[in-house]
Amino acid sequence: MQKLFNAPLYAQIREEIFAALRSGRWSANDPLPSETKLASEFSVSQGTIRKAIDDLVAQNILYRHQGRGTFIRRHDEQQSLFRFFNLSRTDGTKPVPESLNIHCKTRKGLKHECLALQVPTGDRLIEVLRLRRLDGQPVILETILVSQQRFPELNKRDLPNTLYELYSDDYNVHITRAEEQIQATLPDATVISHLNLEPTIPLLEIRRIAFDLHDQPVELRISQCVTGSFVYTCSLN
Amino acid sequence: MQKLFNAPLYAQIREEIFAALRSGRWSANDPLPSETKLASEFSVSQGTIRKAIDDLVAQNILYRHQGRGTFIRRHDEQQSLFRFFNLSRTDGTKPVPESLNIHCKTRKGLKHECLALQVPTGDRLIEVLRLRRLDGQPVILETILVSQQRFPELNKRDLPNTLYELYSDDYNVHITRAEEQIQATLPDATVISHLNLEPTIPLLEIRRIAFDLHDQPVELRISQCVTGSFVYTCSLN
DNA sequence: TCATATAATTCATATATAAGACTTAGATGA
DNA sequence: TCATCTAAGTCTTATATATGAATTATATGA
Repeated sequence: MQKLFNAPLYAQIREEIFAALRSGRWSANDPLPSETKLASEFSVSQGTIRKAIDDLVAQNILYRHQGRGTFIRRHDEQQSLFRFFNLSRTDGTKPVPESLNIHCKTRKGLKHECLALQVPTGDRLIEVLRLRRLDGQPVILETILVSQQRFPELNKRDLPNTLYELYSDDYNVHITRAEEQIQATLPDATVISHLNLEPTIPLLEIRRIAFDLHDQPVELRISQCVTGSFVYTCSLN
Repeated sequence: MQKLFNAPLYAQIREEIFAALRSGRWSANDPLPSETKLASEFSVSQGTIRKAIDDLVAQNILYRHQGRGTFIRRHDEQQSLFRFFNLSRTDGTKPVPESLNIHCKTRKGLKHECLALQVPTGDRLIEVLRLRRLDGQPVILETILVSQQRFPELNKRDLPNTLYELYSDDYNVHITRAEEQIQATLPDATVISHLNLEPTIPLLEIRRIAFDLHDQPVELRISQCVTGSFVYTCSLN
């Protein structure tokens, strides 16, 4: 393989592999071709393939298992419950969140919602409202918004606790990263009734936008959280 | 270099380099010995040294500059203001935080404070109270707590905007990472007066513990933030 | 059924070469 | 004489490849 432009070889290969990944060339269940196979396909050495894959592993898009192969990172039940869930007990341990769906309907998106999802203003969205319990206590009221066009019939399905697994399995939409914005708010009437709160209790409002393999915003999720026994945790490096 | 136990060579080298780093063997201003020099010192190949350093770079403990060398990551004015600062404008851009010191005194630590800092209960702490402005508005009231024993005379100094730089330059304490816990609260009298608030405005309370090279907790910092024009942001991968 | 061999994978290490960045000697000119 | 530019040399990290080891799953046979 010749070196083009000024980008190092491994970076070019990384982009080619990533592009192949996005195009759905390999199933999310089977391993990728082995490093040696990819090496001969791209006509570079195994070490170069390895370095390319290193980057994708660092981005959490792939993971490796010595002796078995390299796989696409999926949101499966076990890890998905924790990977994108930053609420923990005050001692740092993480509770297992449970979900209770309250409703699931379609409606026209508001301006700021459509902007966040990068769909035309006024497009129809699917709204899921659900209550989440931690250690048995109702702690979070969660509003989930996705494009109806992108997730047809989602509102007619049985929604599992881990939605990202459903997106991946049934819609071929793979969530790779998310951005969260956090504010302090006071609860509105809906939150007060579902979480059974005093109106003066301050809440954490988490606004999350989740992105897919193409780095397109796919889901807007607004969570209202009571933070008595639980705290939002974040590591800085 | 012989391989001991089952740990790969590069991992052993990484730990040795890290230990040397902690012991203060190299100045924080000069580059480390070159990869080839380290290679001959440890009797391994340059590639193995490189892989060891890769890990330390990934941990943000070192950084590299092609052609110049490998350096210890310091908290200098430019980056330090942003690196450990997660508040941004709602559009995602980051304001430059300013600081106004309100007081700096010593007192006996409370139980939870000493626990967080891993010092004996009742040890004397230095408390810095300061107001931080973003875009000219008073937004954060910050209480900073460190061990007096660890930072002698800190209360008699002129405190800069970026404390971590001071810790590093004057006390040889290098902050490498931090953990933040976030809750929603209502302001107490002190906060109300300094931030000029209505008592019913909910606040973000950020409790940060900062760790040094030895992974010892060094500083406890509790920030009370108004989140009207600003939000706490966090990326999930 | 269990141990063992075998074939597949990724992982670890060493070597060689490329590319970037400072240093310094020397030329140039005012 | 002094300041300034230039280019070569030598330092640095970055990239690419080759070889063998470690790990895992599977097939094989007693």
